[in-house]
Amino acid sequence: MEEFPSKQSTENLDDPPNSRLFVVTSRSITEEELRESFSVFGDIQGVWVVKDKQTKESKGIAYVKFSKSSQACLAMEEMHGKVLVEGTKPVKVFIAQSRSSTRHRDVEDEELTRIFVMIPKTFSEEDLKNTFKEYGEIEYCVIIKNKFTGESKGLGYVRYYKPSQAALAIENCDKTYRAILAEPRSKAASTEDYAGGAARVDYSADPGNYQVIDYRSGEFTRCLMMSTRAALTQEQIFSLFDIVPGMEYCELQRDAYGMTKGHALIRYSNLGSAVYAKEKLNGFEYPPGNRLAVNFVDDGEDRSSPVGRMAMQFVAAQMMNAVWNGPSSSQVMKPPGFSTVSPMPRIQTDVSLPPLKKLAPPDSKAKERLFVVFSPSPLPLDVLEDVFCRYGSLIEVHLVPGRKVGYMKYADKQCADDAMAALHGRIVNGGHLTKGSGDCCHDTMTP
DNA sequence: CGACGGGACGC
DNA sequence: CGACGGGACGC
Repeated sequence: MEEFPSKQSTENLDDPPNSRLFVVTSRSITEEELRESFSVFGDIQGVWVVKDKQTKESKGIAYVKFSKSSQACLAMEEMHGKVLVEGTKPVKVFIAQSRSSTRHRDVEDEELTRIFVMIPKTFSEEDLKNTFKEYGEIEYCVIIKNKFTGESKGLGYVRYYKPSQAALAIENCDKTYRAILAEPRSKAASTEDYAGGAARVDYSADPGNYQVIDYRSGEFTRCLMMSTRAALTQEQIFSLFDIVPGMEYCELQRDAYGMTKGHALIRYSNLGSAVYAKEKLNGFEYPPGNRLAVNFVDDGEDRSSPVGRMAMQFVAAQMMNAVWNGPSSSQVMKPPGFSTVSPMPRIQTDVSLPPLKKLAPPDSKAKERLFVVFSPSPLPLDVLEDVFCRYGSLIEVHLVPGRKVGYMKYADKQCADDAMAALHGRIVNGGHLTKGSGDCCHDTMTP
């Protein structure tokens, strides 16, 4: 209550987040005593003892605002349970609930010790740990991976032991990591015994042993259901799903009047082909602008036996791997009797495309960016990546959501120029590509 | 017409 | 149990 700079008093109490303490203390404690006790932990922007409106007596509650969350957290960690003045009860110290929040639960350490970060896809959990250990001892790190391929999604969690460590990481790590506090995993608030005194949440279990492949769900079958809003002919659907060998059945569903319902049922002779077709065609735009939805449907086969299920999912996982990493990486461990998948002719264009080239590492510095206009509608990301990577050094394809434009990030200017020269004005899968010209193509990006 | 992002964990 | 004030930027 003292000098909260006037503007901050109502709006910036939570700025930055988690920089304000809620202190439960003796009714006899004064603002000055609080300030003195807490000021060693950082810059105090204000101390406010809540008092009864009429009697003006302290209600034994106070708020202490720091300029940084790490300072508030450190103060909480150090002061919780301490006796401030001889003969008074020990204080309880929490991060204050944000003013806009309606809930009245204490903010638990659980919610303050885990951060969520964006990292290069090349990062291992070891890399992640090494990067973030400078802010405090890490309980564990996890990288979010594709369940089937094990490929990193470029996102990770880092759990510290103390809130102040997580806060320091968020405040001081490189901005490109976009570190924020992670939302608690389960909404079910762990009913940790939080009885008075200095008892805080104790994290000791869980070394972080995560399984990559989900063997439990029985979601894979040889049958697919395709849904579309655009009217497609039987022949078109057949062509689409003929991208892999083994199609046994393909039929557009019709109602009693022979009208199409926008669904087609497709069955393959083997699970792998179904998995591949599902992965490649689900979300595919055909014709451009019309997203197909493709999902597994029950094929009536018995998947209840654990062995059979394992086998099926193993095959599915291998297929996924092939889909994502290309045929070269799928040479290993091909199950017997499993038909080879032919590459999908999914790109039709008037350009003579050079062979595929590897993408530049995701954390590469962008030297050039192409601005691309799509007409009539944007092509799917995987198609764009396939086309635009062929000139080398492509880092990333970015589509502007809800618009018909996108950006192609390149690590090398010459490659970008080559791509522009080759692709400007060309037709890919029925749609036009128009590249912007002039200055707009020469922005330098900050990574 | 067509201009600047992205983010979530096995129950 | 223990949760949110007093006073008034500067145009």
